[in-house]
Amino acid sequence: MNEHSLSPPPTGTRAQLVDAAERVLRAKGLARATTKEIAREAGYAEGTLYLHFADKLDLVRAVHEKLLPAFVEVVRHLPERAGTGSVQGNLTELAHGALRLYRDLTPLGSSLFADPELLRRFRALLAERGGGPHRAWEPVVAYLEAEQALGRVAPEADPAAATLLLLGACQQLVFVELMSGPETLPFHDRPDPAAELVATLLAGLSPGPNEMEPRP
Amino acid sequence: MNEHSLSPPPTGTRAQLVDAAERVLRAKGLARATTKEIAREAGYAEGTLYLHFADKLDLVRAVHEKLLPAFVEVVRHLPERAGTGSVQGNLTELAHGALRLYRDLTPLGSSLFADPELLRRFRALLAERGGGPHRAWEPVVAYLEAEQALGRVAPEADPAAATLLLLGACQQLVFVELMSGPETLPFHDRPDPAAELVATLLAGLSPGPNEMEPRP
Amino acid sequence: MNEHSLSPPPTGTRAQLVDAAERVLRAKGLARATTKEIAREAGYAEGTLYLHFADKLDLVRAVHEKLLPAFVEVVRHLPERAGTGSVQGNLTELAHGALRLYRDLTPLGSSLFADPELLRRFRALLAERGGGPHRAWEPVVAYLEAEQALGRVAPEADPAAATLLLLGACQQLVFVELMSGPETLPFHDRPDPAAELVATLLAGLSPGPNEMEPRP
Amino acid sequence: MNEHSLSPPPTGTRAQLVDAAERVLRAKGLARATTKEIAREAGYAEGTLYLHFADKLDLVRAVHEKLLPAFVEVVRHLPERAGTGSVQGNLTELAHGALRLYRDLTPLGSSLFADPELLRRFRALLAERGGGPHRAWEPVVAYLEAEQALGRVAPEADPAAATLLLLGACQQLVFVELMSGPETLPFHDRPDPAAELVATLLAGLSPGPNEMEPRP
DNA sequence: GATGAATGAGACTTCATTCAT
DNA sequence: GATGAATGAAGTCTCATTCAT
Repeated sequence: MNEHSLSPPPTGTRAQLVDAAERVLRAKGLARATTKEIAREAGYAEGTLYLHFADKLDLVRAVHEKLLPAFVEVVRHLPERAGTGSVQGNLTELAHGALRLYRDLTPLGSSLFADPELLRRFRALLAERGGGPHRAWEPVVAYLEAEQALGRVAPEADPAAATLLLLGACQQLVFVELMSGPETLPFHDRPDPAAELVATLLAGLSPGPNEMEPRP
Repeated sequence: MNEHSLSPPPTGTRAQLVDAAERVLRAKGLARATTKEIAREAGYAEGTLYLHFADKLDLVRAVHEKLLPAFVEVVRHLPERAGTGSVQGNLTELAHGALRLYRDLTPLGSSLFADPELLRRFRALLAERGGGPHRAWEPVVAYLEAEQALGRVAPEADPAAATLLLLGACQQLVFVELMSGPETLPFHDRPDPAAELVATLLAGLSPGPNEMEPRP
Repeated sequence: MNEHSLSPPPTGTRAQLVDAAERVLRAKGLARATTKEIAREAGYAEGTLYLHFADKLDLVRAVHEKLLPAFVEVVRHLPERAGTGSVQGNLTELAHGALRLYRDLTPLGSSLFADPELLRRFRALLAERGGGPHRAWEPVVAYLEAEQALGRVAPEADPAAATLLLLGACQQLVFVELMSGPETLPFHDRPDPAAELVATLLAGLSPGPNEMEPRP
Repeated sequence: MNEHSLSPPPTGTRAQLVDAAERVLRAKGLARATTKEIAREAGYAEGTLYLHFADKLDLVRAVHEKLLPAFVEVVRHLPERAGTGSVQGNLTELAHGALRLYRDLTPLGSSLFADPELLRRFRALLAERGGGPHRAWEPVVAYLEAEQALGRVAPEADPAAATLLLLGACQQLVFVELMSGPETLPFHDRPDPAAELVATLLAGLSPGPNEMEPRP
């Protein structure tokens, strides 16, 4: 499974079915997405589905498989940006991308928990690919380590912990937004939640020695 | 049937059904939890279920309703602890509680995304209760503000952002752990991820003023 | 079962249940009338129903039993009117009463055909009472025979056939009205269908002797 | 699947299901006809039923739809017979046909009153078809008008009323026969009730002209 | 007599899956 | 490869009926 042949031959049928399944899953939810509707959405007969997938869960798994790369895409070029722009700017941009990503993927991804068998298959897919959501962390960690080497991030900072803090905050913001409604968020009236998260992460909570002194 | 016991005790049929439903939901997942099995698990006939709940989704909603208080319980007494112990200790304890909470609730809570109708009803429940996951943020924010007043947290820090960073990191840690398997975590070999998150949050990423070189 | 004790003792419960059942049957139809709703309508618990009736069909049968007398009531005093007023007036009044009766009873009575077991029990009731819809014919026949004796009805006329013609026309008019809607009736724009039926029945279809040409 | 046979032959699955449903409805009644038994009677799986009908009521409606033409069939060629044979003979033959028709359709048709929703759908069907039981009247009325023109029916007679009298009598005869049992009928010992109805309708009840005084 | 929670058989309906064409 | 009618197991839900209080 190298990078040249990730997608099956140009026989579009399989891909059309996966795309249709994704649309239906987004619209109706896992519990209410039927093979009949997916097939109709794709413009094929219901039986055709079983020429390309072992069963319905296999098709759903294929949808998630298709979405996997999007996860890494957001952070892909981050390490290269070490030393360019400002750390704050780079992380804010990352946070923006993460928010977009989580808004897009949370409904589909969280649905996996509704069906243990589906979750099992998804885990098997991740294992075989050596993938997983944590793969998104690595480039961020690498970026922060590079910035540390450049002196733009404190040498004592823990890049892995910092990554989890930032991405986790983005994910939770979206999770709560989707679950309770956007109007319930403390941040819903702030122009740029991502920027505030980054600012706080950079500054830390501890009162700095300098700051104990009164400012002019 | 006297006037003193109009509302049945919490050990009544309804509560038993909700408890049984929770057990089955945890064991089989929303997609594979059947009314038949829930009734059997509770020791009642299937029809009894419909004496106490409008339909299956109503029962599932009741399970989530029962779990709602647990969310706030974790952070309930946090504000009172401002000024006691150390900020780091208090936040680390919070993080431990949050990790336990998310491990417990993520599978059930995330399942809501599988069924838009269920999610809709759950949102309605939250709206009428004035609740929502964000309610867990408020005591943490209050705690941090109290510590700010005591001078143990930097006055420029944004308590809301800090809360989201810490709780979000905990949630994501659990989410990824449950979705990809614990062995995939960068933190799985560290003795206390919670402590590391708190340490990083307190210190921040920015290099100290002494360490900063003037920019051109 | 003589005429003095047709209705049960003044214990109102049974009668209240029958009345409630009648209301629900009229409102919802036999297929959608539930014991739960009947009991609620009567202001009793569901179990109470089974203290007074063997089962649901027994209750429905009791409703029909209660309605039986109404059938004869319409024609009860007709024989006494022989020789009074005009035959046409008396029959028109009868037809008016029959139309009212059929409008009232057709929905309930016709429902019996939906359940052979219910119909069987209803027939048994009629047999034991020596009753039946045809009992309504007898007073009409008696009236016509009395008028024949008085010379106000042709001596060759068949009173039984005439009765069936008049009452049948009334029943069909209502049946079609209820089944297809009143606006579909050819008679829906006529002021008094009953009068027209009676006029035609009295006059007959045959051309008068003057108009008739001798047949070879 | 060529263009010549887009609509399946009348022996298709749908028609088989409708036929089976009719048989089961006749045998068990609307209240006791189950989808399981209908499917078994038709030789198909229960689920197949829902490929061809929206729900059970839709299937029942289709049964009634199939029976609609029978209603008009009985009277279809009557107008053409004006002037042929005798009026009495033609009407007697009509009455015979009507009796057969009502014996066949009353149990099914009356069942509609058991379920208001079913009745509603049936009315909608009639409305869209421009049909209804009253459509059976029109050819009879046309026939009588033709006979009037030929002088074989009195010019003052009301054809619509006469039609309703005759067909109504036939319907009531059958209705009472089915509801109370044939042995309860006053006519059950007469060789040809239809002939007696027609004779009475033709002659009328009024005493002959000799006995009648001239009207002013 | 009255209650009403509990029952459980069974109804209707859905839907993933198969297979002859 | 594509079809789509047919399948039938399984699901949710209803409701007449019972019985301990």
